[in-house]
Amino acid sequence: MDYIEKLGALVLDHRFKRMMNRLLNESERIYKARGLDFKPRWASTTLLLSQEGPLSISEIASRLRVTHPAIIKIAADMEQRGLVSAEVDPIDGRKRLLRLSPLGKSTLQKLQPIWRELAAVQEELFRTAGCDVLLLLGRVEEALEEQSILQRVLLRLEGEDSTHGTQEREAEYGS
Amino acid sequence: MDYIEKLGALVLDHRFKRMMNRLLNESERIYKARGLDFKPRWASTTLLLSQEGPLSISEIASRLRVTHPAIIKIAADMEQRGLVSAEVDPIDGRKRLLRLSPLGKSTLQKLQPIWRELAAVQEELFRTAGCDVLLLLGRVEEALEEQSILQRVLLRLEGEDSTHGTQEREAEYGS
DNA sequence: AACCATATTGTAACCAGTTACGTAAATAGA
DNA sequence: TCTATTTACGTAACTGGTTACAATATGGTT
Repeated sequence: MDYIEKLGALVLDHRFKRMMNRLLNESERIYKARGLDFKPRWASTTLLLSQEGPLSISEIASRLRVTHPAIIKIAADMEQRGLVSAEVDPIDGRKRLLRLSPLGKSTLQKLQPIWRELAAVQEELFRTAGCDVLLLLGRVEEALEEQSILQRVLLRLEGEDSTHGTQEREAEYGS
Repeated sequence: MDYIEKLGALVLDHRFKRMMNRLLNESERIYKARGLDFKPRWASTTLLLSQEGPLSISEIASRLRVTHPAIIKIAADMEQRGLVSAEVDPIDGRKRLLRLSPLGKSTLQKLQPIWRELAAVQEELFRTAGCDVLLLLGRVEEALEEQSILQRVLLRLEGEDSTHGTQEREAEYGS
């Protein structure tokens, strides 16, 4: 039935997306079950602000490796719910410094025990399934900085073309 | 504290998303480098159609575990480029049967060797980084069918509340 | 001081998915 | 047969991101 599983590595992106959606979805339900009006997508910004004081939009964006419009949207949503407040940086008038509001801080207090268990559950899930997934992802990202998938695949394809590329030669460079 | 550890697993969704984007992005560049006008997101539909003959929109959607509007969009894009053709099912007038066109089939021929190497590269990447990622994801999904993250986390939180939930008790059920 | 390059924020347009809803065809039941 | 329910498709509105571009503030050079 689940054709994606049969397709294997070709649709790894699909598998990652599915897992990501599951994690986001379940987190949202956990917050709801605990009576919190909080979105999983605010979690990293919230943690970052709680740990590193007031930060500007673009600082948050670069720390979380997303683009700044994404943070502008998250900040707007959190401001609208009163979780963060913003003020223009008195030193650099271009920056808007974001910080957790009192409501944001008290929400964080309620989130802490949830996050602790959530992290523990996820780690345990992946560890009992085979390995430390954070370590795995980190290593793969590291390997890809050395050489991209693009390079790896093209290299292999070129080797293939020159060694025994008879029947596919003309088709592969079509267009 | 275990702040770092929390941030680690808490942003797993984020890590998966990043990896997914990387895979999609690199695939697209590989197709381009090989002179193909093909999107990574069409891959699973193309494979499915090539292996299981003409299929309706909703059959494809359920096999690939996405919603049918997503397939409608993919089908429209592929039709527009002449990769698939569609006709109303003569038996059931509600269905539109999709099939690979001759152009779609010849494109598939050009894709096959690329996909072979792409899958090999990805498998190797993850294997040398630690483990068989498909197996890992499969096992985690399996485990989650037994018991969701939601259930696991709530269970742990309840245990916590009743055993030593002193300082957090009133905060956690706020709202 | 004036000016140019750069950095920061914001906005618009787009993309790839979702949910929600409407409509037409098929099917089941009276 | 006629009606009610279900199924398949399509569309609209929304979400959560992206890239591209505009506007403004800063800072370095001359």
